[in-house]
Amino acid sequence: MSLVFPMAVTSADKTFYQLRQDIVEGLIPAGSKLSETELSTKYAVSRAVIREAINRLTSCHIVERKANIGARVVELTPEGLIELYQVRESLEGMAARLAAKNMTELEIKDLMALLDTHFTTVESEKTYYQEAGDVDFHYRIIMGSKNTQLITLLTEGIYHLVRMYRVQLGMAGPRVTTAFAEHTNIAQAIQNRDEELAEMLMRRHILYSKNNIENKLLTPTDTTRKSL
Amino acid sequence: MSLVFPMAVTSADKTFYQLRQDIVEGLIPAGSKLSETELSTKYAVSRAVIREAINRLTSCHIVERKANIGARVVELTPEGLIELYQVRESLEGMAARLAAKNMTELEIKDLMALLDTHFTTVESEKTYYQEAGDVDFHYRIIMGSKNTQLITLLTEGIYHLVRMYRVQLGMAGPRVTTAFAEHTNIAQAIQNRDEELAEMLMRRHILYSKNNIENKLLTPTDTTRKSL
DNA sequence: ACTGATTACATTGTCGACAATATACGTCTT
DNA sequence: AAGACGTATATTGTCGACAATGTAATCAGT
Repeated sequence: MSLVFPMAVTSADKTFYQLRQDIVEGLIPAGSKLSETELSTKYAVSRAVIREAINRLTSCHIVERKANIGARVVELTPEGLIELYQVRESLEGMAARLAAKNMTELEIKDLMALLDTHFTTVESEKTYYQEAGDVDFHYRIIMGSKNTQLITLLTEGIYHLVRMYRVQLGMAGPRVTTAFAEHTNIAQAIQNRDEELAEMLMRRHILYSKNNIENKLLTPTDTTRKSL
Repeated sequence: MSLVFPMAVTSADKTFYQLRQDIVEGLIPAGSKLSETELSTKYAVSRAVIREAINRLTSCHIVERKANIGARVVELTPEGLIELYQVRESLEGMAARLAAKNMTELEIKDLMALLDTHFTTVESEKTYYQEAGDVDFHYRIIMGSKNTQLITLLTEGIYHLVRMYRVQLGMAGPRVTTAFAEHTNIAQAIQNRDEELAEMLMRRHILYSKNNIENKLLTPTDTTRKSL
C-alpha cells in the first residue's frame, strides 16, 4: 500500500488517500452513507483511523458529516459543479496572474516544452490530453503562483472535487484542440510577464470549460455517460 | 460552554471552537507547539477529542501537523499575510460579482441600512467600525454570493486566519473613513447589478487594505504593537 | 574531549471498550 | 386504523491503554 501512496506515512494517511480515491473514482457512490464500522472492517483499520480519514474528507468538501448522525458522500449536482467552476475561475485566474509574476524562466521553459508534447499528442491520440495533460498544465501554473494558500486550496481541495465530477459524469469532450490553443495563449502571456492578460485568459479558459460542461449536462444525448 | 458556542453540539466541536479562539486571540502564541496530552488536561477532554480539534484546525491552515512529530500553531509572517490577501482579493472579488447577480432586493436594502449605521458610527467612535463593521459588510456580500464553496472557504477558512493576523499584529488603522467610502461604492455597484464593477471595486478595496497593512508592517513606529 | 551507538524517555499513532445519541420497531391508547 | 409513547437496536462520540515513532541522554570507544 505504501507503494501506491508514497507520501502517506501513517495508517490514517493511507486510509484517507485510499478512501478519497475510491470516492472520486465512484467505487463508493455519491450520496452514499459512510458507516464507520463498515469501513473499518473493509479497510482493516480501527474506527479511529476511519474517523480521521472522514474528517479530512469533510474539510475537502468531499463528504458531509452531521453530528451524531454520520457522514455521507456529497451529492453531485449541476449547481455544485457550477459553484466549483466559479471558485476555480477566480482562484486560477489569480494563480495565472501570480505565475506571470513569480514563475522562473526555467519553469516557463518547461511549461512551453509541456505544450509541445501536448501538441504532438493531440494530433495522434486525442483522448490523452483531456485526461492528464490539462491537469498537468493547470497544475504547473498553480504551483508557479508560489502562493501556498492558493496552492493548497486548489490542489488539495477543489481539484479532487472537480476530478470527482469529471470521472463520474464521464467528461471526455471535443474541447481538446480549442483548449490547447487557449493553453498556448495563456503560456504566452505568462512568458511575456503580462499579469493582467494571463489572468484574463485563464478566467476565460475556465469559463469556456464551464459552459462546455453545462451544455453537456443539459443535453443528455450520450448514452455511454454514467447516470447521476 | 454551550452558551459560548451555541453551534457546537459535540465535545470535539466545543474544543475546536475554544482552541481556535484561544489561538486567534493569541492566548496560545503563534509558532508554539500543541502537545496533545497537555491540551487534553487543560481543556479536560480526552486526547481523541483534542486530536480531532487539531485536525480541523490543520485544514483551516491555523496549525501545521507533521506525522509522528506533532502540531504547531502557524508562524505569522508578512509573506503569509500577503498570500492571504491575494486569495481574499480573488475570492471576495468573485463574491462581489456573484452578490451583484444573486442578492435579493431585501438583502441589498439591509446592506444599505448597515452602511447607514456605519456612517453614524464612524462620526462618533472611530474604532468600532474597523473591528466589527468591516467584517459585517464583507460577510454579507460573501453570503450574498450564494455560492456555498466560496462561503465556506472564506468564512470557515481564510477569515479566521485574517483575524488572527489582525488581532495579533494589532491592526486598527486610520483607513476607517476611506474604507467606508469604498464600501459605499461597492454596495452601489451591487444595487445597480453591475457585476463587473462590483468585482473590480471589491478587488481594489482589498488591494488597498493589503497595501495599508504592508506599510504598517514595514514601518514599525507604533510601540504599542505586539511583537511578531 | 569528541563522535558514535545504544538505551531510556516522551510524544504521537492506533486500538478496543464504554457512553451517549439517533433511529426503528412494537405496543398501547384513542 | 392512526398516532403517540417507550423500548430495543444500531451508530456515533468519547475514553483510557497499548504500540510505534521520534528525541534526548548516557555510555563506550577512539
